[in-house]
Amino acid sequence: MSKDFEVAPDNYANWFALYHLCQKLGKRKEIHINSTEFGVLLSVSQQTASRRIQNLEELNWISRNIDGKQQIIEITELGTEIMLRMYRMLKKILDSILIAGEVSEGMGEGGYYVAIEGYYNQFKEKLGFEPYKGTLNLDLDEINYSLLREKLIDMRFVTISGFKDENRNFGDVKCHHCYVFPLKDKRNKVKAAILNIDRTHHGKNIVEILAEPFLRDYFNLKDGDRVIIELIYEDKPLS
Amino acid sequence: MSKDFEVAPDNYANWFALYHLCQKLGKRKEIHINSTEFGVLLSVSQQTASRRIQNLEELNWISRNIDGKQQIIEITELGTEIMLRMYRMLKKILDSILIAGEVSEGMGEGGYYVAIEGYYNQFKEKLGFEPYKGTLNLDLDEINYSLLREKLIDMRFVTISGFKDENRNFGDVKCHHCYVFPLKDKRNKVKAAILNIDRTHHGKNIVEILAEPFLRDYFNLKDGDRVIIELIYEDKPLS
DNA sequence: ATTACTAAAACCCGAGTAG
DNA sequence: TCTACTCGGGTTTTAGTAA
Repeated sequence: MSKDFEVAPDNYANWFALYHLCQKLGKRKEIHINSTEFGVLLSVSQQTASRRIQNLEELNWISRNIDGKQQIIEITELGTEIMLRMYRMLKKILDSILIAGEVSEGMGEGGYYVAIEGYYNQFKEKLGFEPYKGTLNLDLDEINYSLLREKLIDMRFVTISGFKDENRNFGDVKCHHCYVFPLKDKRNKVKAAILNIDRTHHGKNIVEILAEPFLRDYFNLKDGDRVIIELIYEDKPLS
Repeated sequence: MSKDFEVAPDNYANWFALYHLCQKLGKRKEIHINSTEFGVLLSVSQQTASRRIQNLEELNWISRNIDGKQQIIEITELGTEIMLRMYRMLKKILDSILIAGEVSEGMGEGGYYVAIEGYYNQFKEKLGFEPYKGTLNLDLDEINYSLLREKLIDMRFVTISGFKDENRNFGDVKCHHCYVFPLKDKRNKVKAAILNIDRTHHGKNIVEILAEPFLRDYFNLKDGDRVIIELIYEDKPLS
């Protein structure tokens, strides 16, 4: 895993050319594309597209067989490695971005559900702490919300099972382990959980946080204060 | 989530400029960098770096405060979205690449362990099938091995617990659910499991596969035949 | 129909330097 | 010091075509 490789300015166009080829590839092993089509794909002329393919071949990022009218392109190991490296770098970048939200009024309807006995006992047991019977509402802007969802895709979650009482059904609740801390005081991290990210309230991107202390008092928060959510990547197995 | 956005040829340099800024950012909210340093980062002159920053500002990918000698740069929502989109695209590309390996001689030492009673009963129970008492060895080239590891990072796994008998200790074994099928016959997928990816044998990238049938016969495989591993992304919670 | 060469046009970079 | 303008030179693109 050498760290010396970087795409240099005179290779930007080639990198994007490779990227577009990979997109076209899908699950197949090789691509049939002529330089005119490739030009359309890249928004450049046929001539430039042709030259790009020559460049990629010289770089050993692709290999090809020109067979009369047909040009069959394969991505080489090196080419795949180039893509993989960029993926890893972007992943690292996105992982390092902190998710921030603003303290929002109200306790969130989640707060009401937490206190219900059928849920509460499970929260205690499965989260490993005895939660305050209410939630902290954090309002995330589009990009923080989008990033949070992206990060949660690959994350393990805890399921609080739904149940029935005489009147109604209570659905499953999904939680994700996290820490929260105020932007102003990064030292003071509190173990917490994000509740049911799926449901959006009031058309805003509200995320409800569950923790042992009453966070508004504990962190001395006012509406609009910024709070950071730090996800916990569990390493535990499936079963 | 508009899908209309694509980085165009006249924006490649700007995209990479943004990428390098994001790398520099880390967990901070803003970057203090002058155009000379930025030039070094991008391997271009101070003048070009300066122009790049102007471009990024016009694109609304960054915002900045020039405060006499100091230039403070923040990535905008749009800028973050640009990065996020590329991340998603690359993720999609890598997900769609099939992992292939060549059938390799021998049964792998894993085959010996599978048959041991302390393990075997767990395999049966936790994998949901009664495995053949031997493994299929697949030899992956560097890039397939690298990709496999990358994909497994975010994946759930099944732990087969270690145990002790009178003579020795048997360690934990990690398995990942997957399907396997021969490259020649994509229709014929068999439920299988990848054993303990961590250990490399003989300096090669050997991956051992566990399945109910004796795969060499079932697929009529010879050494060197190519077999595809398709990972199964479980949606199950942690507990 | 292809790919890809040549040559002119368009574009970009960086040295010099202003503010 | 810094950013960023101008402009000459170099590079890249594309139109026209050859193969």
